[in-house]
This record gives sequence, structure tokens and C-alpha cells, in this order.
Amino acid sequence: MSDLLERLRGRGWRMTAQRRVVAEVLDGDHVHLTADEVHARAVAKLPEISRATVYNTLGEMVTLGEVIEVSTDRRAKRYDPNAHRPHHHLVCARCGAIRDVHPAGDPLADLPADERFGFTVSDVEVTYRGICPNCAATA
Amino acid sequence: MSDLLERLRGRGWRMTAQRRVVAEVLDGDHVHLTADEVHARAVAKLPEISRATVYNTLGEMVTLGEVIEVSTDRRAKRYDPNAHRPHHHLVCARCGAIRDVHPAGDPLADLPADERFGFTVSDVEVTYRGICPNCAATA
DNA sequence: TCCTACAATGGACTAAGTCCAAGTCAAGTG
DNA sequence: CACTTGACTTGGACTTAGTCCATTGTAGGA
Repeated sequence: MSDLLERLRGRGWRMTAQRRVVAEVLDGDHVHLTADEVHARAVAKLPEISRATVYNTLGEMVTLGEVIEVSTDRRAKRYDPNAHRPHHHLVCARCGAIRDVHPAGDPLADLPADERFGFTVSDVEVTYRGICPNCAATA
Repeated sequence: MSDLLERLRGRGWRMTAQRRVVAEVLDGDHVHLTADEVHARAVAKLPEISRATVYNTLGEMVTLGEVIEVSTDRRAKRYDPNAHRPHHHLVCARCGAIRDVHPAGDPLADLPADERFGFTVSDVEVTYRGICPNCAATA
């Protein structure tokens, strides 16, 4: 049922009710939640869970590479459990809706050596912006 | 002397001492400043300028398309006056240093129609992450 | 069952940014 | 040039998102 939970367990994570609940929330199809949204859903399942724990747990999942932090809008970070398959994001500039997308080609390869300034480049994050069909309809 | 200032004037901006100072700060080679850094430098030239005005002015410049907002780290937004030439960013994951880069190819073209979900895609923002030479040396 | 190191709690704290009512002033008009 | 007016600025209170930490609780091994 919970792939995410399985993977975390396999890494020697100490399993607690709180961590299970956070993993379950992220593992649904409710992707791209903010930390507060995760907390709200977690509270529904485990009323006494604290905000600090949710932040800690999300942070650990990010460190373990099981969840990706996305900061597409300028407000809160969002958490994307779809970390096992590389992807990028398409964001509606009006309503903030987010879709996962898979562009052709490898943007990393598009950065020539003379544009790397001696950096060891390890990662690339691409955010497309535009207007979603919904917002376009109500323009 | 101040290209940015010239362009803004040409758009019917009401010119005030505050706006001039903010434009001057951004127009130097001091790129990628946070709003607070802009404010600090502005205060050096015009002691009574307020934080709110700096935020307002930066926001207007962004709206006019003369300045780009960059949120590479998860802290404060940074402001990049180099808006007239499309470019992307290379960020050091350790120290946060930022360089402008110009990748080959057009990432927008790499997003196939069937990955656009009906969005009208107008913009793309690419952030490369890695370790800068400085940080690599002191690893 | 008991221990103990790791985890959770919650409330105070910080950073970054927004809001607003009141005062100020740039620039067009006569 | 003086006047007028609506746009601009101010500063302080407020909000939002997130961090910190001392204390309390507990998972899981011996």
C-alpha cells in the first residue's frame, strides 16, 4: 500500500506513528502539498501530531532523497513524493496549479563546460510557467 | 550611466528620489541582491528610505519586466536586473553563490505538446545546482 | 522487562514580506 | 509660478512560513 513507507522502513528508520502518518499523507495522490497542508491532513489521522514533527519528518525525507522540495510559488515550499523518477514542473502563473512534466532531452547536458565556472554541477531544476486551461477559460 | 533608470523613465514612471536610488543600487554590478540587501545599500544613499518602499519598487520593476525575481535558495528572493537578456542560474548548494549561465538550446522547445496539459506555456526557469570551486577546495 | 538513544512536543522565536492610514510630493494645468 | 491631485512614501503593526530548544515520550534491542 505505501511504497514510500516501505522504502523508508528499509533504510533503518525508526518507525513511529507520526512518521507513518506523514508518509501516508504524502503517498496518496495528493501531491505537491505545503508543509501546513501535510500537517492538516496528518492531524486528521493523528490529532496530537505537532507542526515541528511534520517539519522534521519532511526534512528527513528530503535528506534521504525520498521526497523533493519544490518552491515554485514564492510562498511555502511544497513536497513532492515522486522522487524516484526525475521530472520537472509546470506551474500556472495565475492559480498556482502544478503538474509534473517530463521534457525531452537532458538540460544538464545543455550547459557547456565554459558556462560552468568550475562548478561541479550535479542537479538541475526546471520550472515551466504559463496559464492553465481553467484559468485561460475564465480570462 | 543608468540604463535601467532610462528604461523606467521611458515608461512614464513618476521619478522619485527613492525609485532612483533603488534603480541605481540594482544597476551596479552588485547583482542578485535580496530585498534587504537592496534596502541596506539604498539607505546608504538615502537614509530615510523605508523597507516598504523598497519592496514596492522592486515589485513594480518586476511587473514591468525590468528586473527578474530569483528564488534559488529557500530564504529570501533575489533580484536580478539582467532582464533584457534571457539567462538561467547556477547555484552553489553549499555557499549559495549564484552565477548567470546561458545553456545551449531552448528548454521551452523541449517540452512536447502532450506534456503541456493544455497550458499556454510562456516561460521557463532553469536552476542548476552544484558545488562551486571555492567550496570544493575547502571540502 | 528494562534501558537508552532517538523522536515528538509545543511554545517561543525569527525572517521575510504584506498591509494600511496618514502624510508627502512630482508633474501637469492654467 | 502657484495650485492641485493622484500617485508615492512612510513606519509600524501584522502575517506567514519556518526554526529552535528544553522537556517528555517511546521504539526496539539486550
